[in-house]
Amino acid sequence: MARAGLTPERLTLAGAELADEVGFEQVTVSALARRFDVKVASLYSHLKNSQELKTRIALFALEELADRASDAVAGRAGKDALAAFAEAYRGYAREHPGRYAAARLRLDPETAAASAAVRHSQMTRAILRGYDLPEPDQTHAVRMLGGVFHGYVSLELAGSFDHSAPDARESWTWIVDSLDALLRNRAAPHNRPSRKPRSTG
Amino acid sequence: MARAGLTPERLTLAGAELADEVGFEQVTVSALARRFDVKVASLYSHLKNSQELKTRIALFALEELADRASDAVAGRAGKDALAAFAEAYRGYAREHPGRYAAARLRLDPETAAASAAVRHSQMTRAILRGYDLPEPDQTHAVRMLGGVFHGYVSLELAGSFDHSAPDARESWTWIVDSLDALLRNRAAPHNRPSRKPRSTG
DNA sequence: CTAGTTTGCCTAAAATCTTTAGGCAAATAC
DNA sequence: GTATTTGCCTAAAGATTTTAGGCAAACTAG
Repeated sequence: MARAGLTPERLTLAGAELADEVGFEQVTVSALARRFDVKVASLYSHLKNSQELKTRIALFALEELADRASDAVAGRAGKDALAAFAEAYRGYAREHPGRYAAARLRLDPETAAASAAVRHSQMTRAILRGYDLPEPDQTHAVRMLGGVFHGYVSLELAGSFDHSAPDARESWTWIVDSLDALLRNRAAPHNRPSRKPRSTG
Repeated sequence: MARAGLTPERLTLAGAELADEVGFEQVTVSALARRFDVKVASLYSHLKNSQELKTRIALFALEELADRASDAVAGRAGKDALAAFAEAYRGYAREHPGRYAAARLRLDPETAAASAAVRHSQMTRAILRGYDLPEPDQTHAVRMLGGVFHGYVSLELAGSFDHSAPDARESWTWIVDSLDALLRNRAAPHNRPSRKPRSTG
């Protein structure tokens, strides 16, 4: 009987494709075995368990998304970079909803620390460099951007904005514009102190 | 043999409690049956299937969260209202992570339309009234707020901000402040037009 | 208070998924 | 060409979901 040529990598990629087709939740070891036309138990030579499959898909998606965002941001700064980054994010989620969902899987701290997740926050920080925020604020901004991008995209994917005007892309543009303005404001508090007016100089 | 007194309502509440204890993903009909010390099949007299259980928990959580947000916002306006709303959201997610996760379950359109989800967007719109945004912008803002709140809270719950300064609550305050400023800017473009300087009057 | 009806939880069983153990044959290595 | 390793297999057990049918407890009459 000819061998199927299974490897962890091929299984991961096929799992990612399956996720895009049927949803990340529906990715099971059984479904993957059917896709390769082998018996389920065979996959356990290549994967420790079902959790490892999901984790591998998540890591793969994080990497792919980071590559894409990295390409998008290359050579840009300020609002241009922000918009490109945001667009890479949204585009990936729309093209690969299953992989995007996978990228949101909760990883245990060590795995996360060794994953492309760190590239994501590094990129966010790089973009913020163009806005010249003082340090506690920069971290707040990293978290806010992570939150908005993830949150908005996830609401859009859930179909929350279907069947209602204006369409999701217009809102996305408006939000990116607004965030840019917000960050510029935070950077240069020349005449509108929005926090405690203490320690001004 | 004494009866357990199962009802859809009691099952839903117990399911919500279970979700907070072990995570919404881990809420199964079997686990719930064990909790009531009855056989699994017994639950199927009260629930159509596993999906219905999850949907009921989701609807319950949406309602509970809407009540809480509604109380928090009552009698407030402008930034006060925004901050109270945000705090209600974040507090609920922290106290009831399982229920919060349930509230994020994707509902089919009809179910969603008949759920407390509509109260959520109504409240958001009510808060935005204090900022006096023109119409396409108001919808964009509703979506942005939904996105930020959901996204940030979900990152915080995932533990993304653990073990790093500043703590999550500081960032939350900063974000709410920033959003308030952003919305005020969008409302009154008196001398800083951040969009196309066309159709100014 | 007893007879009839409804209701609630039960046993039984099938389908699917996860996971482990052990076997045989194909690929690889002298 | 034999020996070893590797890859996919069969078999089997445990868990979850869901359906079908049964028996007894709880209402509803007279």
